[in-house]
Amino acid sequence: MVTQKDVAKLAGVSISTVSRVLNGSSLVDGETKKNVESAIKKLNYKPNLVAYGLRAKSSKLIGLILPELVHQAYSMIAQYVETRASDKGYSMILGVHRNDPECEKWLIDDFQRRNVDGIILQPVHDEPHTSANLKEYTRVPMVLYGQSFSSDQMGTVQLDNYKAGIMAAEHFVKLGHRHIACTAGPINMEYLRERLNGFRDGLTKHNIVISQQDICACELNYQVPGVVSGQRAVMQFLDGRDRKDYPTAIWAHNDLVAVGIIKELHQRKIRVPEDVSVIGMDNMVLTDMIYPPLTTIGQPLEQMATMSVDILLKEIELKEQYVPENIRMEPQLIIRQSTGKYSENVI
Amino acid sequence: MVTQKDVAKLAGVSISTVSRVLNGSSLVDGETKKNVESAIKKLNYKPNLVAYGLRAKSSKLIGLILPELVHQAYSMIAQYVETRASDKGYSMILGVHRNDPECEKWLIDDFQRRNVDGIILQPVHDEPHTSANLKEYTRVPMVLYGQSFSSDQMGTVQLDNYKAGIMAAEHFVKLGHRHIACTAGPINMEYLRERLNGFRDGLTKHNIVISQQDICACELNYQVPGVVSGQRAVMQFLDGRDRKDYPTAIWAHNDLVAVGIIKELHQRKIRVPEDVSVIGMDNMVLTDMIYPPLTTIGQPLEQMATMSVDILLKEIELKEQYVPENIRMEPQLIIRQSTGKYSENVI
DNA sequence: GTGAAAGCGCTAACAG
DNA sequence: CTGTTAGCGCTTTCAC
Repeated sequence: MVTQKDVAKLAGVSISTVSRVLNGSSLVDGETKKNVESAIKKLNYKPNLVAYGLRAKSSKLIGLILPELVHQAYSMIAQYVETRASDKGYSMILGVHRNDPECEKWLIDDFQRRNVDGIILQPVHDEPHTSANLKEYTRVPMVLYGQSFSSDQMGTVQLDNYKAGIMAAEHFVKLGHRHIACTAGPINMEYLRERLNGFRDGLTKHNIVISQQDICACELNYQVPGVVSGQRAVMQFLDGRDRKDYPTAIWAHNDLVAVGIIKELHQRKIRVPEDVSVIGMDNMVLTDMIYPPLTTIGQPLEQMATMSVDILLKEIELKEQYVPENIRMEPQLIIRQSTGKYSENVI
Repeated sequence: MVTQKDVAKLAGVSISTVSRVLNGSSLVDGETKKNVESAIKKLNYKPNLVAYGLRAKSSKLIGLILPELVHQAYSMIAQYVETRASDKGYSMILGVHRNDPECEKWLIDDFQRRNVDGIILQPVHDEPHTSANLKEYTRVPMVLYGQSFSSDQMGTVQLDNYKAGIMAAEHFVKLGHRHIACTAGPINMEYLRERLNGFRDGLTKHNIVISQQDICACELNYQVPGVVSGQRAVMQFLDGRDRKDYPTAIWAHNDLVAVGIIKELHQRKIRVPEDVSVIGMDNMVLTDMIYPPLTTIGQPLEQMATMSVDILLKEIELKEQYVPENIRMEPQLIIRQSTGKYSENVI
């Protein structure tokens, strides 16, 4: 490894001078500056970031902690965050907590011990730990991503999940549907509750009530794939009912579940969208590949990721002065072919 | 930040003693040890890894560099590497080079300046840079992932792509197909050439030759989605031919392309697998969600990722003594419903 | 303008 | 067994 020392020796100056030209410090003689620079080039010297960080109390490193990477929504975030961070001169250290609070804590800890300048965290969602809770063992700037709570202690970036529910509801209503069902996912997740609330409220506004039996609180653990949850949901909605009592529209709380729903409906010779309309959630690339292409609600992932980085950097820069922002991004309805007009005589 | 100094003061010992109990150094008096430990607990002291790394010349950090994260094969790798590294006491810094050689170089550099203990790299594939080439600006242990070249300078882990080609060919032959086509992807990528060679050889063994017109060298840039490439391939194979001259079996060089092929075939009222059999490549989760579920060839991603980490750690440990291993993993044929027996009278 | 010296938090050699 | 000292590579006073 070539160090400042080597450069200094070659240039015939002191170490601190080298440091000065490196940091573009004022007042270095033009001649010495040139000397040093040519020595740097000749030796191909690159400042060591660890030593820099130890001294300067800034590592130019941010940490990203995600539940996992398999779902596309997560891996996209990871990529977008890396890209943005990189653009801003930061590197990214990545951790995956697999929804295990212990692991999450461990990662936060590890990152701090590595002197990260800040952390972007999508918290485990089983435990509804508050931001205050988190703040307890976090002493670096932090941005909370994708969870449905606001905080006056740190920045947060999330989707407007309530709005997503409204959008799904309105789309169904506009198409003339009256008997509408949905999957809710695990109700202990705040953001899923919000979506459900939005959905419900959106329907209520048009005097449609959604019965308890038409809400499938499918579990979401990593053992049960989303597709299977979708198939199960269809069982709940259809089994033991007369055909005329089938819902004609179903909103799934994510695209994988929607795919499962469509799959199961097909198997039962129920057509999508002629007999039943389906809306998904997330706008994964696969939604455009299945038959029929899925109407779904997209999250502006790139913006959200970019925003998270920007907020974090602001937080890093402003320190105590930073006034926490709680950003909620607009979801977007993407209409494809899994939704259609309600027609009475079909079912 | 609480440091060793604080612990030392509270425990009434010297800094080095604290360091000793931390590192489980031999010969520390039982009593002092207990003192120090309780002080550590009381202050909730956590050793700073940056300072440790600067001194000990080991950061317990590895770097992972991937082309991108959007394709599932990549994000899975990232997750598996993180998990394995974490299990082994390492953290992971992640970079994405988007197939830009400049960016790749920059990342390697940045990681080294951060004193990573080693790097796992999936190189950009446009430029056929050799491992020697890479070695030039890399002075930490490195494992090459997923590229089809061996190296006597560093470890490599890759799929046996030739074998994958053989497998696809044999499956088609076994089903009775004679007129067989495939997509080859960009031919400047060695691993894709290998797949094609395997495919060709597998067919040749059964006296089947694949004509140039039945090989679609679709481009793979990030502008053209795989699905579109697949649709284009179908055009090449079918347009301007008599129906009886259609190939009855197509191997796609990845699942997305396969999906595009199936989509286009459906649009032309050609049935899969009754009229045309399709095999994909990669075994992405979506393969089980489309209709018909896709027969494909899977890579043992978890094993490959785990192996990469293990090799890298071995390389880190053994240093100069490490004898580079070039691992080739077996692909696996996953038979679903997009392939069927050839029957003459169908088309 | 530039060098010498101190120190970031930690480990390791050397004395005692 | 334990404290003192030096030093990892860098920045930053403080003198000159």
